[in-house]
Parts: sequence; C-alpha cells; structure tokens
Amino acid sequence: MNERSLTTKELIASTAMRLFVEKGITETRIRDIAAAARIAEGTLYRHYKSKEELAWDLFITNLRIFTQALDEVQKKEQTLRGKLDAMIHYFCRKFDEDWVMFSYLLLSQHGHVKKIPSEMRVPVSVLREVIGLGMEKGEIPRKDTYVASSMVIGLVLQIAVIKVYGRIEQSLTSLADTLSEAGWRVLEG
Amino acid sequence: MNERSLTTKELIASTAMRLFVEKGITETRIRDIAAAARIAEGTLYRHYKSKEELAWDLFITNLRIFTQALDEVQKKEQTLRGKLDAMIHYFCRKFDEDWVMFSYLLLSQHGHVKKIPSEMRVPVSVLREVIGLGMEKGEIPRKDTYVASSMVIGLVLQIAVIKVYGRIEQSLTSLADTLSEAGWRVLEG
Amino acid sequence: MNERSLTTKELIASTAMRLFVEKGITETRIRDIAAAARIAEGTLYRHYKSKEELAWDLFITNLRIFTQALDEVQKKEQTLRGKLDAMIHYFCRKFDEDWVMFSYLLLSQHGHVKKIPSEMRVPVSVLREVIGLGMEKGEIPRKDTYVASSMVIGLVLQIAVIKVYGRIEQSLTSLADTLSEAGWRVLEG
Amino acid sequence: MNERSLTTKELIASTAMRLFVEKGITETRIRDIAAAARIAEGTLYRHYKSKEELAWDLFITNLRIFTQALDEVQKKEQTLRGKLDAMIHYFCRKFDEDWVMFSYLLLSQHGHVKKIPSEMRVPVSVLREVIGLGMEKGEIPRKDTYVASSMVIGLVLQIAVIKVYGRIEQSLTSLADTLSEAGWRVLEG
DNA sequence: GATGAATGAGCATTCATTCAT
DNA sequence: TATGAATGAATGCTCATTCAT
Repeated sequence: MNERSLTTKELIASTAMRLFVEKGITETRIRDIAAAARIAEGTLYRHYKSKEELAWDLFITNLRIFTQALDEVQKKEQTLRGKLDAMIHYFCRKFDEDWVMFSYLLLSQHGHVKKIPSEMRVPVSVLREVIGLGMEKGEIPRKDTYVASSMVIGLVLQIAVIKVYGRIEQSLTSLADTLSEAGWRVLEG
Repeated sequence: MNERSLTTKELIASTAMRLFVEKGITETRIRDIAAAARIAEGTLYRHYKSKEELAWDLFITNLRIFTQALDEVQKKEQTLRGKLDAMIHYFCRKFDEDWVMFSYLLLSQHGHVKKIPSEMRVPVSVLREVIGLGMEKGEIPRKDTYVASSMVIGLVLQIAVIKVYGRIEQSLTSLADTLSEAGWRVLEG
Repeated sequence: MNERSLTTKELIASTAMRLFVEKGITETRIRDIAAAARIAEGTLYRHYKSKEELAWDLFITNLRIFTQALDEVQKKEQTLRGKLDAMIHYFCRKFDEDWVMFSYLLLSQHGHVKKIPSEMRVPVSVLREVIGLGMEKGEIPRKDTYVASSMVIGLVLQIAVIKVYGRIEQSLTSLADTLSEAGWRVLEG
Repeated sequence: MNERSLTTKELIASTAMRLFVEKGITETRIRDIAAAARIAEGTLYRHYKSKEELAWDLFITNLRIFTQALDEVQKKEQTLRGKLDAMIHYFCRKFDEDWVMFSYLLLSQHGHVKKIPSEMRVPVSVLREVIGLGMEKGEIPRKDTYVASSMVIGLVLQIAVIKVYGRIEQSLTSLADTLSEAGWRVLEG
C-alpha cells in the first residue's frame, strides 16, 4: 500500500518535472501531467495539495538532496583544489544522469528563491564555505567569497545551460576537467 | 500624435518589462500592466498584437540592441584581452544603468531561445568570434570556442544574477575588473 | 453482524445529521462524515446508496417517527385544548432532548418538501385534523384550518429556531406553557 | 455608463435571487445565472467578487432595506396595536409584490445569520423595541420581549412559508387582518 | 487613438462514488 | 463488511482579447 502510493507519487513527481522543464510550470496543465502519467487528475491532489505545492516540493526536495550530496562529496577531500574538483565532477556526473532535474532547479529558481528559508544550506553555501576555508588556509588569495563562489558556479552552470539547449554534444562529464581547471584558475587569481 | 503614440508604446514596454521581471511573464496580467502604466487595458492592444508579442518584442529588440552595442565596443579594441575587458566593462556599466532589462533577458530566455532565428547574432556569437580570432592569432590556447565563451559568459552572468537577487551590495561596475581578470584567466588556461 | 451493522448505520446517521445541521447538507463532505464517524468513506456506501439518499432517509424517517408520536400523544386527550397542550409539551420535551434532529428537519425541509408523498401524514396534518375536529365540536370558531394550524406551528417553531441560534437561554420545556397558551389564544380568536 | 452598469448588476441580482430560491444557493451554478441573465460568466465577476459575496450581498442588502422600511412604517403609528397592524400589513403587501425576495431571506438565513454584525438592526429588533415600548406603556402585559416578538414573527412567517410552497391560494394581504389579530392576541395574553 | 465593460474558452481544484484488496 | 486510493465529471473563477463608444 505504502509502496504503491510511493510509486504513484514518484510517478507524478518525475512526470511533472519533465513537463515543467519542457513547457514551463505555468504553461503545464494539470491535465497534461495526469495524461502523461496516465492517472486521473484528482489522483494528483491525493499526493500534492496543489500545483504550486507540487512545483515547490519538487524544487526544495531536490535542492536539499543535491546540497547534502555535494557537502558529503566535499568532505571526503582535504584540499580546496580536491574539494572543488570532486564537487564539479560530482555535479557533471549527476547532471549527465538526470539533466531534467537540474534543468528544473535552474529554470524554476527565479520563482522559488524568495521562499527558501534563509537558514537553509544551498549549493552556494557549500561552495562558499569551502572557498572560505581555502582562503583561511592560504590555499588561494583572500577575496569576497560570495563573488568568488558565484563566478565558479556561473562558469559551470552556463555549460549545463548550453548542454540543455542542445548547443554542445559532449557530456558534462567529459568537460569536468576543463571546468574544474577553469574554476581553479578563477579562484587562484 | 506620432510622438505621443511612441511615448505610450515606450511606457507600456518599460512598465511591462518591470512587471515581467518582478512577477514573471505568465504571472503578470494585462490588467496589472495597464494599471501600472495608467492606461486602459484595450490601449495595450493598439501597440502590441498580444501579450506574447509584447514579451517577444521586448526580448528580441533588447537582445538585438545589446548584441549590436557589444559588437561595436569590441571592434574598437585590437587584442582579445582588450576586447574582453571592454565588453565586460560595457556590460557592467549598462547593467548598473538598467538591470531590469538584463534581468528580463536572463529570465525570459528559456521561453524565447527556441524562436531566435538561427542566423541572428547574439552576445554569445560576438564573444565566440572574438575568442576564435584570439586563438587564431595565438593570444590564447586553442579550445572549443563554444565552451570557452560560455564559461566566460556564465562567470559574468552569475554575478549579475546574485546582484539582481540582492545578494551583493557592490555595483557590477566595481566588479568589472575582477570579472575581466577572471574571464581572462579562464581563457588563458 | 446485524447488530454491528446497525450500530455503524446509526453512527453514520447521527454523525451526518449533526454535520448537516452545523454546516448544511451540500457543504458537508462525505469525507467529513467519515472522519467524524471514524469510518472509511467507502463504508458509508454500504449503508446508504448515496449522500442524497442519506439526507432524505434522515429527513423522512425522523419526520415519520415524530408525526406518529405526535399523533399518539394527541389521541390520549379529549379536548382540543388538551390535545394542543399535550402536543406542544411533547414537542418541547423532545426538542430539548435532541434539538439536532429537529434543527435538521427544519433546515432541510426546503430541499425535501417537494418529494414528500402527498398522502403522507406530517405534523401539520395531525394539527389540522385536531383543529378541524375542535371546530366541528364548537370548541373554537370555524376558520381555514390550514391557516390556523400554520400560525400555531410557526409560533412554536420560531421559538425553536431562536433557541437553536442560541438567542434564548431557557429550555423549550420551560416555555411550553407560554407557547400552548399563545397557540390557544390564536385558535380561540 | 453608470446607468448601464447598474442595470447589469441589478439584472444579475434579480436573476440570481430567483434561481437561488428555486434551486438553493449551492445548487445554483454561476453558469445557470449567466445563462438566465443572458450575460457571460465573467461579467458576473465584474460586479460581484464571488458567488458567496453575491449571495451575501443579496441577503444583507435586502434585509437592511426591509428593516429600514419596517421601522419607518412603525414610526407612523402611535399605539402598539397600530404599529403591529401596520407592520404586518406592510409585510403582507410587500410579500405579495415580491415573494421571491422574502423567500430568499427566509431560506438563506441559516447560512448567513452568523455573519450579521451583532449591532445591526434586523426586523426582530424593530418588533422587539415596539413590543418593549408597548409593555412600558402598559398596552400589554410584561413578558420576555424576545420570546414575544419571536412568536409573532413565527406566526406570520409560517403563513409566508406555506404560501411559497403553494399550499394556500390566498394572497398574504387578504390574510393580513387575520395575522394581525392573531399576533395581537398572542401579545395580549 | 483611448477606453473599459463584456466575453467565453480554459484551468485548477473538488468531491461523490467506485472497486480492488 | 470495511477500506481508502483512484476516478473524472462538474464547477467556480481567471484573464487575454474584443469592440462599441
């Protein structure tokens, strides 16, 4: 029973996320999701209170999971360079596995950021801490950590964006070294 | 009469753009725009065929203007380093003057990119060409120009994004040197 | 099993009636009834064909029982005055015992009256007959029995209504003599 | 413009009231009202915020007007008997002119009474005051004014109810003397 | 050109009812 | 019998667009 319910909820989640990425949240109809998931419209409301809650849940849950994973990946390394490299490789690998999810986080952030609890850790938080630590240890020169981490993140995300838009053929994984190297050069400067 | 009409159209354009950025295109009502611009709802349709056309026109016109300006800025410089620096400074200055417009280009791109004529020059095109030229001249090592230009663009845009979200206090202009330096280091690597 | 079933059906009946009175029939959800009765939604359909049938059954059953009781009470008295007094006292005592049920009859009548079989005896019928008999016997002057019985009924019911709305503190029983006296004066005139 | 708008709003009001009485508020669809009034569904929302607000506005506005009228009618008479008689005759005449409106007040009261501001004057208030004054002047014996006024009101309303249900042929006006006489006998007792 | 009331297709959501377990 | 997840028709409401003034 629990398993069946879980499956239905997961089916709704993955179907909705795909459509949200394809057409945008507002442009995706509940009817579309139900039809694509082959469930009745009412069934969706047994698992999510509203379309808005569905979109938010999809956003915040995946953001939380990714943040947590990134943090664990980072902890296994000792140096800033190692941590940066591990995080970028992790992101690239995960992105190649499920770019729909990352696209969703990217495209829906504008509508959701204001609702993120200010105390919640997000990927930027992790990178900022790591960079801050590296600066303290003298691994890289001191700078504004917010600016530095944003530049690195922008570097990586833009590649993800053009991948989503189908502008490049390569997998992100195959570009991970390039991205890591570029990120490092930005921080090193 | 022509002047008056032009003024009304511009009023609609700037009002709509502001609201589109604040609340998203789909979430902005014609009624909201009309109220904010202090015109009647029907008046909007004298100047734009539909809401969609308004959004598209706002996007493509500003994209074209910015691309053109960027190209002119770039042409005045001889070296890649000079061109890059000039373009980033130009972007930063313009962004500080009118971040609403750049925010609009950023947030609405997802819904518009597919409709951009493939032959149309966009900012990435300009940067790619410049980078490609620099590689030919041996100013920087050869790489995939798409990837290289995207990394530089991501670097800069992410800073613009966090500025829009109010996460940093500094003007982009005050960060232009930092961004230019970081961009150069990425290309140089 | 029969006993168990009966109990469940009664539980549904009393729970539904209470909610119908509190929120109105249309505004009461099957889910509300099921939750309040701590049964599953589907269980209700083992005992009642539909929500409409439930509401109707609650109405007609209680109306029948009350009519029957009223008739028996009336038969024990000889004079009109005695019959009137007995019926009003009986109503007041029963109302104080279970005002939810009488409220239900009152509030749901508008939606149900048209479906009452025309040959079915209802409280008005009983009172009309009694009054008609009294007129024949010369206990009161002759008048339109429908009008006369309605005035007496309105007199009593309106007090019940303000009691339900919490506008008076007294029990109906404590007002029974007043009501009976007033009713009699109306008929006598 | 104002006149036209007023007309449309009045059209909606009268159409909605008729349907609310015929089928009940919840059972009446916005679509039904729009079709019956020969307007578009959206037009209704230009004049009323929601179906609920429409139902409430219909209730409270008419209740206020009737209360006010009743009060003015009462003021023209000197004695309790005169006031009672004038109010009952006024009600009967108005009821015969527009029984739909009074039916609406009657049937929708259960859903609206809780929202009536406690300080607002309603018909009962007027009658209570009049009766209280009569008691002070010694025109009738002292009693609980709430109970007394409710009995008189019940007397009259129940006749209105059976008229609405089509159980009597006579106009209320033709019964006004009977009702007035009955009411007086109730108070006199 | 400008206005804003009217339009009605379209949408999110509800909820009585069903049915496999 | 009892359960409660699934169903999908039905409904209140929205909002881009039209058009008479």
